[in-house]
Amino acid sequence: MSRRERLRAETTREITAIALKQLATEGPGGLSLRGIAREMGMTARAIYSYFATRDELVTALIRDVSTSLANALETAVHAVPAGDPGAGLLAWGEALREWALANPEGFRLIYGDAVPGYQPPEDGPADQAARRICGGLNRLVAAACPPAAASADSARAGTADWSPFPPSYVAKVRAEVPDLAPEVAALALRVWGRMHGLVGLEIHGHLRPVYTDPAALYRAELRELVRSLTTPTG
Amino acid sequence: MSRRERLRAETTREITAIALKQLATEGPGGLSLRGIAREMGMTARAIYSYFATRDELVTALIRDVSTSLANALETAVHAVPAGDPGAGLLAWGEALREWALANPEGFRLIYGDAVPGYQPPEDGPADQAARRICGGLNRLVAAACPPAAASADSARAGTADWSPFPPSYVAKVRAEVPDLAPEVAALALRVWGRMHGLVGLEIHGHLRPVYTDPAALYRAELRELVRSLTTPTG
DNA sequence: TGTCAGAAGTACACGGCGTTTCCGATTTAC
DNA sequence: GTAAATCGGAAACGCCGTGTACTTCTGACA
Repeated sequence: MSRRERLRAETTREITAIALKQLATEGPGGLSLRGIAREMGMTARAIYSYFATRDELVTALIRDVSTSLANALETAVHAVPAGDPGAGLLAWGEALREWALANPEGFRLIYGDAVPGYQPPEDGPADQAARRICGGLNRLVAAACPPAAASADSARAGTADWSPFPPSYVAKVRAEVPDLAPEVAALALRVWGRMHGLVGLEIHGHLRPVYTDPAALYRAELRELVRSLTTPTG
Repeated sequence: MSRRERLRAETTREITAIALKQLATEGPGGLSLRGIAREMGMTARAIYSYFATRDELVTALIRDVSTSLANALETAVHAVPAGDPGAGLLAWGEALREWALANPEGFRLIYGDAVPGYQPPEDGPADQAARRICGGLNRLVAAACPPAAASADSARAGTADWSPFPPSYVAKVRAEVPDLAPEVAALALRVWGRMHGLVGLEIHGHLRPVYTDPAALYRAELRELVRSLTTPTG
């Protein structure tokens, strides 16, 4: 890597770092190329040497932030004994909320629409990280969920085959978890949604005005979730 | 109401209507006083006779949209026989998703951060509607949930008293549902979160890339939710 | 019916934004 | 040592929300 490339990479990193900081301090929508340039002692034009447009910068930010989330989730799961999938799910869920609370602007960037006019590119920027996240959750749900429970669940839900999944997703998921059953994949999506719900409400400020201890509420929901997954429901 | 007042009210309505339309067509962040004024054939400054600031307009929009959501939910519940709380919950949940799909920009306005620099006033604009929404859900959960189930749930969750609820919320909720138990109120929040999760993921575009039939997924989750509420869990 | 306070609305300005065009300076590569 | 590629600055365009100053019109009251 030549000197020029090194400098370029470093400047790129500095730009994204300042962008994330501005997102965190100024709140969503506080992202501005001019603001970044000002903080770097440059003209706004200079940034266009690194990112062709503001959306491209946002795309890079989303990629970075998603990777950070995926790392946090994997770290949390790995810190738990592998033989206890229920504990793994609990750890995953708690890590999701804790990461979101520690990086609210990141959470909004991925799961809300923090940047006004942004349109993500066709192959989503967070695709690679999203695959890691989904893969990890699929593995956990598959391990935690007795086949009977998933089957009973799928019989009720009518989700016993891969047909509702886009082929690209099926390929990705099966590459990560080869023997995954479609009903478990569908169940994992619902588990994801269940965790996402309370975290999203809390991050967007709709929970604290009505409940002062969101952590307890979330923990209760997680425990109930794991219990319902690991207990055959008949 | 004098002629002047009538004209004023009509212009106010026209402003909010165009604002909502712009939000829907231009996407979040497409809201601009200048754009509204242009469409009305006025100067941007003219709008300041009706809304002192852009945030005030957004506040009015949020109030209108929240009212619309509350209406949709209440209508859906009233269309179901009162004696079947499970069916009421299903209807409520389906109505939530359907309203969100029909008014994605409204959903983002309330539950995401659709408008960049907006800071809601201390007494939230959607407060009145939020009270109706929470009240309705609390009623449904209370009716659907056998006391034993709620108690067992609260024993696990440690939510057997009103202490984690802000006093203002307790007052509002008890005014709507006088004999509500705190464990049911907490459970209702979790139910809310559970519904919100999948809907939020879908509205923000995270579900369709991985599952082509979000309606079925959501229905399965709703059914399982109602089943777990109405079935004592021991 | 005439008058006049106040409301509605315009013209213009300010600073900030993303983005573009043009151009000078610096560094790399042959 | 020179040619090419890259980096970055100055200024401009057309947006945006908002403030000031001024005109026009309306409606209530004498």
